[in-house]
Amino acid sequence: MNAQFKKGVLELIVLESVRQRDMYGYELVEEVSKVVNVNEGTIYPLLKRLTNEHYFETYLRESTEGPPRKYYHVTAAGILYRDSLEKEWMELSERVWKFLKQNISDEGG
Amino acid sequence: MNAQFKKGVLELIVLESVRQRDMYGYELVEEVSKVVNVNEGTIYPLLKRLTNEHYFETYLRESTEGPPRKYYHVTAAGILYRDSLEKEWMELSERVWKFLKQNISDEGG
DNA sequence: CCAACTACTTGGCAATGTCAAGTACTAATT
DNA sequence: AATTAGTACTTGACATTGCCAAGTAGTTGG
Repeated sequence: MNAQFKKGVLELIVLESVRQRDMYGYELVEEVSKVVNVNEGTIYPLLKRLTNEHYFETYLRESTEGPPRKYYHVTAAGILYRDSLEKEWMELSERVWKFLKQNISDEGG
Repeated sequence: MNAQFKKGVLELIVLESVRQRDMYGYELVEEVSKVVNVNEGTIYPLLKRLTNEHYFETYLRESTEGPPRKYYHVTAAGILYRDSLEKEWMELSERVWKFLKQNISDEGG
């Protein structure tokens, strides 16, 4: 998968995932990968950025399967940001789709 | 517009634009901007990259309105690359759309 | 103690969009 | 002919963000 296509979209997918329910980083790597393949080195720095920008709050919870997990919870500001990202993404992807479709007739002709 | 969303997509839009008809850089800035806003500092380096990778060939043509224009013409390899990019873009955007839509019911409830 | 799995962190790097400044040609104005 | 504006191309420095790789650390089982 072209890494460039992912830029920015991952942020939206992470925000939307965490909006559904609080999640921890390692779990998010697998969740997000269902939509776009991604690895730890991408997810953890992204989570840190979003937390620094107050879109997420975190809390630790122990696990019986390993070290404690750092859970992420989306804030009100995070939801607003998510909504604006979603709007931008939908507008962009619709414009791109229309642009690509509008020219399909050229290929057939 | 979130600059990150544009990454990679611009390449596809430029390839598709030039596929329709040979175009020169300055013209492409305006053409591409109909889909996603973009400026010269983005388009010219992108055209150079795509030319270095043999997806474009170029030729000069004089203009009555200013300095000569460098026209870009897409190669066979460029078309193949465009097609693979289009496929990837469509697959990604469909997955993202489905992911976002599938959870709309959460918001309504 | 070691191996394997879970979980988080981080340094260095690659790719690419943006800003800003510069070069150069044509045409219109003074 | 000098100035200004519009067209057209180039490039250096920078910011953002995804990826690889290596490291730290807890739990379970040998």
